[in-house]
Amino acid sequence: MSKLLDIPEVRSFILHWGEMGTEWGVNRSVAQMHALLYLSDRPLHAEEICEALGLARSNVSNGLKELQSYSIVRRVHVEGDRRDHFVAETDLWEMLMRIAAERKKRELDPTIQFLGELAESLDGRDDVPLHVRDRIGRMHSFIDTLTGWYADIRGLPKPTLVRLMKLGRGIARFLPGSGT
Amino acid sequence: MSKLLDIPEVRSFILHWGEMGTEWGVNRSVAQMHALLYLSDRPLHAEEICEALGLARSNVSNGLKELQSYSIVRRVHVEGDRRDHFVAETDLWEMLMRIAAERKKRELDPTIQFLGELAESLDGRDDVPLHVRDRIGRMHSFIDTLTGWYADIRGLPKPTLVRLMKLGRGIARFLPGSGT
DNA sequence: AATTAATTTCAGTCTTTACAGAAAATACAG
DNA sequence: CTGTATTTTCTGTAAAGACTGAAATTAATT
Repeated sequence: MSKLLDIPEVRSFILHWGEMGTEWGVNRSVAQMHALLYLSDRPLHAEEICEALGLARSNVSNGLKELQSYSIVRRVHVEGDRRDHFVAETDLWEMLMRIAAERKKRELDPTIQFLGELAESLDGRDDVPLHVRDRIGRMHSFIDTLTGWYADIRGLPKPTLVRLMKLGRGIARFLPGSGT
Repeated sequence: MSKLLDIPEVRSFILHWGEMGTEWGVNRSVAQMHALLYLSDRPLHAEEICEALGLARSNVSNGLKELQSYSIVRRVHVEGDRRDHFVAETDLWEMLMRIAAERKKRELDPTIQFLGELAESLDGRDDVPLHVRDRIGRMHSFIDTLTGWYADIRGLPKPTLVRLMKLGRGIARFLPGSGT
């Protein structure tokens, strides 16, 4: 019985987070569950989430599965309670990286694979206009480069990433031959 | 009457792009229209798009409006034809930047605004648990930092951006005090 | 200005997705 | 091993979103 939900700002945050979710292809309820767990300082069990958000038990079960599949929520055991409890990742940088990693895996990697095969099968095909082959090829290597960059950058220690972010375009100063 | 659609790989690309769209919160038809225009080397008018994709005229009209609102498709005039014609941006880097800019404007900026007000109204409120104030505050500054970084980086000339991407984590070598 | 072409708006239909509640399965305790 | 607590799966319903076709509007041509 978290009294979290008694705070209007908390309700408001959860509502807004839900809307955010829908705009990025995430189920509203799932996003709300995430918001609730993010603001909770203790593990919650499914029933609590149902109550708090007014959702059916089954819905919460599926939502939690989804959140866990992104590795931004994990199951924890609470002493003396049979029920599963759940906590959210509270390090936001970590959270973003995990979501990015999962979406890359689910959506981008298959697309790269697909475009790669397409580009290959079009290679040297003179019955297909050059500009078509070119554009599909460029789309392929573009996405490939982007995700490659992400996979690479992801390995850096967090403080380094933060420093890089703060630097912003200032980083360009270090590029050889760039006066900007 | 583009014979583009006679090429199975082109159809395939369009279909796949449509699915991609749905996974990122973009209407399937809209994404398909975009794919079609991306592969076309000449401006297409709405009717052609209807035929090619088997969509209603009204649907295409709205889809084109949407694509234009992202600035990744633009209207062009074709000599001796009353109808509007449309072309897609083919520079993929540019395309990505424009989509990012628009989504930032539509979804992120309002959220930052919202979180800022929330954080402010929570400031110094001892009836609200410290961890709640802290987490909402951190969410606010996190998104704010991210979008700030984007706005900053966006101003760099494209070749510089490309060079930075290619460098990947190698960029960290330039950070003072980082041995990685 | 009248006619025709082209585009957009709107109202209803269809499709997809989200959700609830019941039933089934699983895990645990005695 | 039996009964109970807990979670998951499944099926039907409700809500949301996408799409069509018709009507209305706007723009262009004569």
